[in-house]
Amino acid sequence: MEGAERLHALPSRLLGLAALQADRIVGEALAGTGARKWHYAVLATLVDDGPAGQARLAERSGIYRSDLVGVLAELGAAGHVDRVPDPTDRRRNVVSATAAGVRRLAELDGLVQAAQERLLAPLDRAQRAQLVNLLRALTGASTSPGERG
Amino acid sequence: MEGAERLHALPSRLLGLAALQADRIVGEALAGTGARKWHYAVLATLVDDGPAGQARLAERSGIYRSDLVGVLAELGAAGHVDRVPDPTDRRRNVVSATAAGVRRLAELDGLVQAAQERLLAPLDRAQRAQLVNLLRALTGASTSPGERG
DNA sequence: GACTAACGTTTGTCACACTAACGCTAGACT
DNA sequence: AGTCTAGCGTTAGTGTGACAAACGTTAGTC
Repeated sequence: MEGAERLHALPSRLLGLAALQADRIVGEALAGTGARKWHYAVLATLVDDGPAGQARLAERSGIYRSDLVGVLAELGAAGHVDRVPDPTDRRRNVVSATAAGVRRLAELDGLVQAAQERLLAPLDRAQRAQLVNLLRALTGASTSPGERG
Repeated sequence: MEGAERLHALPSRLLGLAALQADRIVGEALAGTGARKWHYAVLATLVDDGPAGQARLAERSGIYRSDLVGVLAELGAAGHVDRVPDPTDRRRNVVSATAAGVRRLAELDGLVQAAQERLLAPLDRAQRAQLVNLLRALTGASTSPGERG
C-alpha cells in the first residue's frame, strides 16, 4: 500500500482525518442556515444549562472568551440570544436564549443529528457506541464537563 | 451534569475534542524541533513511498498542492528534501528525501510515537486497537490510501 | 485607599483548510 | 504543424478556528 503506511498507523493522524471529515459533514449540514458550529454549540449550551455570564458560558461550551464575543454578536443580531448586565455584578453580562433561539436550536439540532448519521454511516450500532465510549475515555469528556472543543 | 449534555453526546464533537487534543500533544512533541505536523507527514510519505512529483506527493500525503509548496520550501531549506525537474516531463519536479532527511524523520518519528503514547494513555491495549479499527472504518483510511489529513 | 482578581472586549498571531487562476509543458487529434 | 484539453507547480487569496496578551471597568478583601 502507498500513502505512507506509517501515517495510517498513527492514532493522532486517524483522529485528525476523522475530525476533519466530521467538520466537513457538519459544516455542510449547517451551511444553508448561515450558522457555524460554534453558533450551534453556544446556543445548545445556553438551552441545556440555562443563562450564564459569558465567562461561564465560554467555560461550559469550550469556546475561548475572546471568540465568544463574535459568536454572541451574531446570535444577538439574529435575535437568538439576549445579553443583559447582571444587576448584582456589573462586570458580568447574563446571556440567555430567546424563544426564537430555542426554535433555531431545534432546527440546527435536526441538521446536526442528521449529519451524525452520515458521519457514522460506515459503522453499525455497536461500533458507534464503542467509538463514543472510547472517545469519551480518551478526552475525559464524560468526567470533565465544560471541556473545550 | 452541565456543559451541554447534548454536545457531549455528539460523535462529531467528541472527534473534534479528541483530534484537538491529539494536535496539541503532537504539536508540543514537535515544537522543540522547529517541525510541524505537515513537515513530518510529507517527509514520512517520501521516505515510505519513495520519490514522487509534487502532485503525487500531495495526493499520497493528503496535503493540498498549494500548501505543499511552502512545506517543501522549508524542508528544502533545511536540506531534508531535494527537488529536481523530471527529465522526462518538464512540468514535474521530482521530490526525494535526502540522507539528512531520513535521519530527521527518524528523530521526528520517535517524538511522534512518544506523543501517541501520551495521547492514548487513558486507554488499554485492546481499547487502542479498537479505536484505530473504528477510525479506519469511519474514514476508509485502510481502503483509500492517500486520503487527506 | 490600595491591592488583587474577575469580566468582557479588543487586538493580534498562527496554523490549517480550501479554492481559483495562471504560465508552462505534454499528449491527442485533425 | 496547429489546436485543444489537461497536468504541473505556483501564486494569491479567503475563511475558520485555536490561542494569547493587554486593557478598562467592577468587585471584594485587607
